Amino acid sequence: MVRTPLTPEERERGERLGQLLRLARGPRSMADVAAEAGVSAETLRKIETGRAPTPAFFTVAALARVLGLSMDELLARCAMVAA
Amino acid sequence: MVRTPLTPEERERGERLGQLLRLARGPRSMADVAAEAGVSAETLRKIETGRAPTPAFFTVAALARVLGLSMDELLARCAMVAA
DNA sequence: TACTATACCGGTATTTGAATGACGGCCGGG
DNA sequence: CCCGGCCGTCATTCAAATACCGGTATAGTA
Repeated sequence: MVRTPLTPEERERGERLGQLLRLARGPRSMADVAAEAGVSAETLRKIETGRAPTPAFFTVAALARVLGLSMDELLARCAMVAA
Repeated sequence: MVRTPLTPEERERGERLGQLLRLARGPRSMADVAAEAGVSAETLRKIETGRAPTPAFFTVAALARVLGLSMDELLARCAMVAA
């Protein structure tokens, strides 16, 4: 085994992360937030919809910064089940 | 351009992140910390040496948890220059 | 009703990198 | 001398990030 495919748990965890980001975005548009965070709108959409379940550390950091979220709190909320 | 190659700034940022993790690990062995975090020793070494400059969010989270580091503080320390 | 614009979604395709494993080498302590 | 720990390199597989397409839903305008 070289690069273990993502487990269902990891995908669920990614979905929760996406939902948290979506919630924090509120009424703002994807394009707006994505541009401010320095990522493409497509990437943000993939993360929010859970199609990119394990985004890069600094990608999440940039989004958290724009959305005014704490990394620790974000992690705690989406890892509560996964541990 | 589809997947912009990592910029030198991003690589430097990754190196700082690695140095911080290395520092926090202290006298503990790589294999020990890696096992506890649920990643391979090779992966931990790559991150510490900066050869994996943009690790996954949950990978960093697992290491931070084992090393007793705050995600926000970790981010602040390695992003001070890159902004 | 029809036209237009915005915002989001699903799928597809592409490139680059993360994550892992394996082998060999180097160094310091038992 | 050997063993633990770390490093470098090579090879492999899967996913992140990006872009483009068409589709849907909603709101505004005429």
